[in-house]
Amino acid sequence: MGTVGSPVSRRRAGRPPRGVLSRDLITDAALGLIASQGYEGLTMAALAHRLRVAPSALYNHAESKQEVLRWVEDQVMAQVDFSDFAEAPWDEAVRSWAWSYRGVFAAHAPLISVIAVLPVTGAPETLAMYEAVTQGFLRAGWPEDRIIPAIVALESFIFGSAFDVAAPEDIFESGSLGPDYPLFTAAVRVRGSSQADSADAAFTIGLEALIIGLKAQLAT
Amino acid sequence: MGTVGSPVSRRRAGRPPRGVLSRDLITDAALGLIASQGYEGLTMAALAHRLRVAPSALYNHAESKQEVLRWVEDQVMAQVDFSDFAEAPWDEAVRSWAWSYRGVFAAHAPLISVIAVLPVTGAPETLAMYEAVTQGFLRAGWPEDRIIPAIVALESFIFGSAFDVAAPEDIFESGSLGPDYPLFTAAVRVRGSSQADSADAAFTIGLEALIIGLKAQLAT
DNA sequence: GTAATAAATGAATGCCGTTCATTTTGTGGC
DNA sequence: GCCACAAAATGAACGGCATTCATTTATTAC
Repeated sequence: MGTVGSPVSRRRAGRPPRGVLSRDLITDAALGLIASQGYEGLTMAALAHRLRVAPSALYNHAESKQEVLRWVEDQVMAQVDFSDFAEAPWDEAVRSWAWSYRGVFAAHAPLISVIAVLPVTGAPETLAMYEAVTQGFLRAGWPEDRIIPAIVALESFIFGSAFDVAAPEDIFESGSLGPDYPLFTAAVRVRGSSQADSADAAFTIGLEALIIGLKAQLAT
Repeated sequence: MGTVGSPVSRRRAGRPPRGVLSRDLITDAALGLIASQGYEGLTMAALAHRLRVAPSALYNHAESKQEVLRWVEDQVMAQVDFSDFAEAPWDEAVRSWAWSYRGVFAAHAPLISVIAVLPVTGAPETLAMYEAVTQGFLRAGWPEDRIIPAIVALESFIFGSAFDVAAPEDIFESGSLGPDYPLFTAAVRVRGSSQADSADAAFTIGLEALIIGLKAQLAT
C-alpha cells in the first residue's frame, strides 16, 4: 500500500550507482533498433528510450549521432565473410567476399555514405577485414602497390551494387515517355522477369568482369 | 516622403498578378544554391529565400523536397557527356562516358542515394542518356538482353567511385591500431602519394577491368 | 574527508520539412 | 460582365530532430 516507486520507476537525476550506458550497450541498442525499425527509426530519442535513459545521457558517451553510426558501421562490417581469403583461390575468395559484402550492406545502405568518407581509424573489425583481404591478394602473387587500388575498385562496385538491391523492380519503366526512347525501352523489356532478380544478374556480370579484367591487368 | 513600400518591398499575401514560381525556376535556384553552399545549404527555407518567396509557397509547385531533388537530379544528369556513343568505338565511348559520369556525380554525391532507388519516369534527360548508351551498345553488336545488366553494372561502379572522390586522403590510416594489421598498413604505404590522385588510380583500374571483362564475357 | 570528475535528468534551443487558414488574383462558364 | 472556382502567394503554426546546458547525484583520486 506504500506509495514508493512509480509504475515505470523513473530514475531520479544524478549519477546512478552502477553505470547504465556504455559504447557497447549503445551500439547493440542501435543495431536492434535498425533491425526492427530500419534507419528511419534510428533517432537519438528512440535510442535513449530503448536504453531507458534520457536522450541527453547519450552525449556523455558519444560525441554525436555520427559517432554512433561509426560504431554501428564497424559492427556491421564484422558480418562480412572474408574467410575464403585464407585458403581458397583468389577468384573464389573475391567472389564469396564480394557477395557477402554486398548482401550485408544492401541491408545497411544508409551507412554507405558514412563509410565511404570516414577514416578507418578506430574501426578494428573493418581493419581486420582489410588485413585478411590484403593477405589474400599477396598470397595470390599481387604486387604490393597494386593491392589497395584493386580493393578500392572492388569496394566501389560493391557499394554501388548494394544501392541497387533496394531499388524497385520497375525502376527503368519510362512510363508515358517510353515511345521517345525506343531502343532503351526495348532493352528493358527483353531483360524481362525471366531472371530471378535483375540486381543479382547485374552484380554477377559486373563482378565476373572485374575478376577477369583485374587478372588480365595483373599479367601486364 | 511617402510611407508606401518597405525597403525590401515585401509582397503582400494573395496570388500575385504574374506567376513568381515554376518548376524551372525552382530547379535553377536549387542548383545555384548547391553550387554555392553545397547540399547542406539546400533547405526549403534557403530555397525560398533565394526565390524571394515564403517557404510554404514552394509547396504549391513541388510535393516535397524529395521532388525538388528529383528535378535537380535530372538536370545534373544532363551534364553527363555521352556523345561518344554515337560514333566512337565501344571501349572509348564507355571510357569517356564513365569518366564524365563519375565527375559529375562526385560533385553531387548526396543525389546518388536518391537516384539509385528512384524510377526514371518523368526524367527526360536521364532517359536520353540511357537511350544513347543503349544505342552505342547495340551498334557494337551487343545482344539486346545483355545490355541493361551491363549498364547497371557500370553504373554501380561509377556511383561507388563517385563517393570515393570525396573521401579524405588519409581514409586508410589505421592510426594507433596500425601494428595489429601489418600487411594492410604496408600496402597502404607503398601505394603512397606518388599517384596523382588515389581515387583516380582506383577508378582507372576498375574501369579498365570492367571494359576488358565485359568484352570477354561478350565473346562467350 | 574533500575536491574533482563522471554520468544521469529535464528543460530549452534552433533548425528543418511540412501543413493550414487566409488573402488575393487569374480563369472559364453563363 | 458577373460569378464561382481554382491557383498561388503569405504568415503562423506544428512536430520531430540533434544537440546544449544547468542541475543533481555518485564515484574516484588524493
